[in-house]
Amino acid sequence: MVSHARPAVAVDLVILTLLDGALSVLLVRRGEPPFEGKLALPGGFLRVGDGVEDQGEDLDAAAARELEEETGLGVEDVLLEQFSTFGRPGRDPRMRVLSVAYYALVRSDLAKRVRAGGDAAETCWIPVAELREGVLAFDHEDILQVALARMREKVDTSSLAFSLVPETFTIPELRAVYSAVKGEPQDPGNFRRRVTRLIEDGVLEKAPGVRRTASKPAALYRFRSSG
Amino acid sequence: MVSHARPAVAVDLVILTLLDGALSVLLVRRGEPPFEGKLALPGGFLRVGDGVEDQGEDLDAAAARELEEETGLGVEDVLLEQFSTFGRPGRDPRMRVLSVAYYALVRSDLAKRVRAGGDAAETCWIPVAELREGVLAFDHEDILQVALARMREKVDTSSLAFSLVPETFTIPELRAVYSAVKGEPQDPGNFRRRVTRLIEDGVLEKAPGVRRTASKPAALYRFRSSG
DNA sequence: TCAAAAGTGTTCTGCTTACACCCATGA
DNA sequence: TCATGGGTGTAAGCAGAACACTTTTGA
Repeated sequence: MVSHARPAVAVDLVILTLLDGALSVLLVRRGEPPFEGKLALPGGFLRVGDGVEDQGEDLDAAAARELEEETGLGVEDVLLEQFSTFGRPGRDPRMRVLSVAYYALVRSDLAKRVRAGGDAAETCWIPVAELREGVLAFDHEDILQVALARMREKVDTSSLAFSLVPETFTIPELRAVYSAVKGEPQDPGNFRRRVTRLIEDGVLEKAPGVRRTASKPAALYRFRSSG
Repeated sequence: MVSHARPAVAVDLVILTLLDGALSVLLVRRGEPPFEGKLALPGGFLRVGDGVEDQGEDLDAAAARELEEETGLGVEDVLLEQFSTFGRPGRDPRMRVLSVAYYALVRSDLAKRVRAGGDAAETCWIPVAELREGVLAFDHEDILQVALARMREKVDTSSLAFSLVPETFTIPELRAVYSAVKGEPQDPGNFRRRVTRLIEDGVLEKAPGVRRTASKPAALYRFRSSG
């Protein structure tokens, strides 16, 4: 068998949550070159072991490890899903690097507890709408945009949205998620009817209690993962 | 910067076409261990250059190169799209290998011209419905299934289906593509109405001539890629 | 008592589904 | 002339868009 030059392989995370109605991404400020001082997606290199006896960790495991390191959150609380791999030559000036990209959807109640400054690096939530071109390191702007595009595709046809609301949530809270992901307001009446159908279909169920809001309290619902 | 052990990176292709109404995948018989004699998806290692000055080829370029080597077809005639990356430790017993997977959709008229036996290896089209568990090497069964699932998701919301019919095609031919991808027959009347809407929306247009069939000749249409 | 936001109702429109049926052609 | 399969018609029902309206609360 021929020997081949090998690329370095990283796993990068697009960690998203909803803060004050704005879809926000977790970014770290780079403390070293290249792109020193710029914001970047959290990530790290895949552990490969010696490659023969020990072939190292799975891609999903690497993503889960990075997520834990960066946020303290485990996969049981977060939707973590691979969406694409980026490998353009030159995307990292130091060497050939492939990034296997994952998005992680964090419930807003957990997002608030994320320790700001996990790995000694400066960590912050930034609303994606506020990001200007050129502020992200590497090709991370591309990676983020692909993640957002994929979410827009899937939000209507998967249970993705329920990963961005607390375990029990109100219809307006869920509506805020759809509005943020799709980038356009959702009609309250029509949205309510859609949710009603989800309840009839057994996807959602009513949860006890109500949520106190600035005005009229809203009923609570929860996602029925089982049965 | 720390030095990391690196995985080998391959690009594997799920090359699909429609032969006699059956969705079929191009497979090669392996001539060497591991999995000698088993069928496998065509693929090859990513060219990385020296990794510093020359960082090698893009992922898409590697996929296009493999496609050309295996089928003689170029990207201008084929829809080639990355869909996932597979990296489970142990998926290749020799060493840690990541496979960046692409699907390639080939028009049936071109598929018939694919030289059977490209790289001296035995190459053949196999209907995916006829594949039994355990006949594919590595985790290629998984890769194929993920490709098919992705196609089923996208066939209704993208122009993917037009990559599987000849440049000018009849409505029944297009219907056969949808039936094969979705795995269930499509109602002729309803399907025709859907196509009619696509024509009204300017996605398709009538093409000159008719296709002679076993019975009544069918009108021809083509995809309007531009304007 | 007023504004804000939860929650309800209504109408129109268009797509989907299911299925019956007509028609042109090759054998 | 008959079977095949291309092509047309129709009616029921559901889903989405738009929007007016009522209700309940905090300030």
